[in-house]
Amino acid sequence: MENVLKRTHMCGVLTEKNIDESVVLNGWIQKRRNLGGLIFCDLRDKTGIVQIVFDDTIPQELFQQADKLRSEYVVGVKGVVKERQAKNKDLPTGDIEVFVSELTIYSEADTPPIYIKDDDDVSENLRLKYRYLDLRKGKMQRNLTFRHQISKITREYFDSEGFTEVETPILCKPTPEGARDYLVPSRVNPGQFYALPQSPQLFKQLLMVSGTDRYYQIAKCFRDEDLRADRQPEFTQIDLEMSFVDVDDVINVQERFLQKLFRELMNTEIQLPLPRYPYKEAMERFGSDKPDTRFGFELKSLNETVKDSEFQVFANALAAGGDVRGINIEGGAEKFSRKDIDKLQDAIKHFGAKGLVWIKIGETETTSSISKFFTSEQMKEITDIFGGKAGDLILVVADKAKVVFDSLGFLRRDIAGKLGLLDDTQYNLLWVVDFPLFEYDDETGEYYAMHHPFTSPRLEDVSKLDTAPGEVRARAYDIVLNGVELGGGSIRIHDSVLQRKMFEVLGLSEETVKSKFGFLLEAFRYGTPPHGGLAYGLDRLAMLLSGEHSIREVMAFPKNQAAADLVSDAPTFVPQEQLDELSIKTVEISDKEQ
RNA sequence: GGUCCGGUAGUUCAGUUGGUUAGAAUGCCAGCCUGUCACGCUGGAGGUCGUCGGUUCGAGCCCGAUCCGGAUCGCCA
Repeated sequence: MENVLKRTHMCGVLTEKNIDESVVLNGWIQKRRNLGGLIFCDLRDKTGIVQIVFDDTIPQELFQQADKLRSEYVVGVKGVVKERQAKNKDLPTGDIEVFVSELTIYSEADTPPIYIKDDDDVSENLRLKYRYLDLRKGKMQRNLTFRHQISKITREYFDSEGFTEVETPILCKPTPEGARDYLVPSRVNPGQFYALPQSPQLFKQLLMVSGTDRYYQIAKCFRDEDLRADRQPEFTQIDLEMSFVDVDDVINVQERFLQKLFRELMNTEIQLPLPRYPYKEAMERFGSDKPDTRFGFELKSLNETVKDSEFQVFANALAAGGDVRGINIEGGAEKFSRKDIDKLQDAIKHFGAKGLVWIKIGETETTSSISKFFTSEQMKEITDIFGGKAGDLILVVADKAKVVFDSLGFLRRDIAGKLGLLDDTQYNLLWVVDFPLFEYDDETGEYYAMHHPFTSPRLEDVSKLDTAPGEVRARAYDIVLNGVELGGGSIRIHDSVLQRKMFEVLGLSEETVKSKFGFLLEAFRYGTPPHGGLAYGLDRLAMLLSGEHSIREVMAFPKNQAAADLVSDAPTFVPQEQLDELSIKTVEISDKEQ
């Protein structure tokens, strides 16, 4: 077979400085333009594209060979860099071209089913099926490189801060609570199963007991739940844990990490310390525990103002212990018709809202869906709460607190998007702290750990564990970028008395605790340092910083919405012998279920 | 699991009240072309209209079922 031509340069790096140099390039034919007596080809590798030329000064044989070139043929060329007669300002290498004197075709290519072009509009399923072609696109190669840079900076930073990277097991103990586990049958233990880790949580705490002091890992995690644009069944966390720390220590280390990331990748200087919003404030001002602070529309409470109102919707909400809150869309009165507002109202029905009150402030008169229930003085009082002025649109929701916050939090962001207020070049990083330790379930009347059962309460709230669990604040924190949760973590409980108390409040029996977390609790009996940590979603981080809108764009081989890998066609049925070996009985899947 | 949207050429799509041989763009193939870079010009090939059934003289279009895909909610401690 042919020899591989020894490459001297990558395609995308050639400039006028290389003029008259003899170069050898390897790559793919992006495009051939045959003008008859003159053939141009765009030669592509991961660094970019350069134009190569075949003209009548070369042997006829070589020219005929060039005429056979098609898209995606893989070739090596030897030639001389020359200044172009006609330059291409749109191409980084557009000042030069390579006159070819030697051509080797390494392999021919069928016509590709998708175009290798950044802005093609082919369906995503085809892109995923032919991912190896899709990844040839410059944008995808840049995304892979960008993600690599994040990993590299992560390793540099945590190494410099005294963290040790430790690999934790992929075959783990199943954990019935939380997300669904991916199960792996054990051949040598018939009928028994491992689970793939949802996160290295328990192992990293064991590492703290082990005296590792500071641990980090770029860890694959697995959750068998339905997929979204920002959710995949397997994803990557930057996971870390530190000993002998409190909330401030963890946050300080992370803020300097984020500063380094943004400095080196985004060329952006982040001001430290980052703002911190207590959970309660985040909810009351933004209706969200991951607020986007790039724009206003902050929530205001009308509870006091309308407490004597006879308007049934407000009165009922307040009587039931709920809330009446709203947002002011400045200048929004003209931009939203009745129809638009109806659509907004439909949208928040998902969150349980039954209606949406609107107030449009005009130059002379104020119109509203509730004007007949309020005098103009009362309306003025309401609009003043929002600092409302002529041309503003005020939207109000009255319901249970959760419904009100969810609805208004959604409307804030949805409307900001519609009005084009989401600036992709602005990076608002912030911490949300003091999360409630427990979440109350209306239906079961039980408390659940909001984070996980090892999250430490704030010490001054410990006395409320018995009396008012709903008011206990956790030593937990989330890092939020432009309304997206990048990561979260907490200080863990290292005191066994407090830990027992936690399980008690959660209503977990000693037996349950022992079977689920026995090994961790036993480990804690042998000397446990105070510790805490955090985990970032690496995929989300890469997505946000590269300006993508789906994490699939920053993963080499993502799954589609049905959790299938379209390249290799996984998952798939397996032969009965393989199942037998694993002691798994065949289940007939009838074509009519029920 | 619920709701909504979609499935027509390799690809992205159009297709009128149901009516002759289902179109466009792009890609592909061939010919011509010495400065193109979304090259140009001429010609050509390319279709189980997701599948099955029904209504009809006649179905890409209407009806039913089904499969597949996408968005979203539930779910994601």
